[in-house]
Amino acid sequence: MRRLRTVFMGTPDFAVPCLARLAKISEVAGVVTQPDKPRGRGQKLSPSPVKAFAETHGLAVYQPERVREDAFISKLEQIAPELVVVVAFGQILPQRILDIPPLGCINVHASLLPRYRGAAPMQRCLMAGETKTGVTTMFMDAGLDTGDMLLSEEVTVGPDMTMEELHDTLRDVGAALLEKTIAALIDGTATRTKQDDAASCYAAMLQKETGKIDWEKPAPELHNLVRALDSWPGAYATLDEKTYKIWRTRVVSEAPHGAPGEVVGRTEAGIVVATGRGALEILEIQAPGKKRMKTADYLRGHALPDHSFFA
RNA sequence: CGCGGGAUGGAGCAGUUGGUAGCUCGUCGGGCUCAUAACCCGAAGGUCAGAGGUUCAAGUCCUCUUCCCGCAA
Repeated sequence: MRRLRTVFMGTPDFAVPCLARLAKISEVAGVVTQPDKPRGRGQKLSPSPVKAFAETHGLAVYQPERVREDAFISKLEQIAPELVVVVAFGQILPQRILDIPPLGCINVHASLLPRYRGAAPMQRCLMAGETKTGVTTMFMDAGLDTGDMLLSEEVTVGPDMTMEELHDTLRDVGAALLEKTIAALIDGTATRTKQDDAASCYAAMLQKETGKIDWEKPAPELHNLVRALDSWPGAYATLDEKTYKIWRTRVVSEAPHGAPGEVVGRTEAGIVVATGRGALEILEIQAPGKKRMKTADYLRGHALPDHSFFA
């Protein structure tokens, strides 16, 4: 059977399994990813995970600064893919590119569209305390995640699920769904469903400040923030002029009253802080210059005066 | 060479102007208790990240290396 000629566009870790699947079921004529950027501590230039994968598998890599440049568009025309697959690429594709592949450009998105369109669907979903989410494949159009949907798969979100766990789950679900979607496209059984714009919502990109804990908010909301921002950028709070990252928490139903941010108790596992409504037990914490550790470990070497205040 | 913090018994930390390496917890042995993040007694466990240097003497001062973390991305 003749293999489909495809181009893959993606950047982070999340996209890698999709590329791996695509390489199995089609001829990947090109991999497009973001240019190497200074990352990490030494400002060292480092390749994206997708680039690293592509190189070790002998796939041609393209890293246009902007895909809308004429040079890149003509390059893509020359490659002439039948289908373009986009997964967490990081650049918006202009109509000129969308028109190139005869089968269209399809996208794997980490939410149940039309919910959570945009850059940070998984984090925003956890922040909102959703109990389910999923992955959707769709035909891309000029809007941001607004194209007609192909397939979707639902995933249950537990009350304590972290971003890292959800990410890994959806990453694998997404790769499997991509394969199903392409199979359906090839044998002509694929169906398009329009998105209901009225039911949509937008998952805005995260900022560093997104992680700042506002102790006036209810404990469950803060707990959701903490688990949503696990891995990056992390929720943080200030104690005694120093910034601490809060990595793992638990909502405490019965706790002594206190002003928001006040340390009102200590348990075997951690410290209990009062919030706007209810209390939050900090189970895992990271002090400046230190690595993340269980709060109990932290307390072995650090005194925490009673009635300390987080800000 | 972007800026900065750090590496000390299993874990988290302290270690003052260089002078026998400490604390909390854990572990092991024994005791006590209706019970509590229990308590009491005793013990094991560290070539202080690695290499070199200064010194009568270096965890502590100097140089280099490796690894970890925050900022920035």
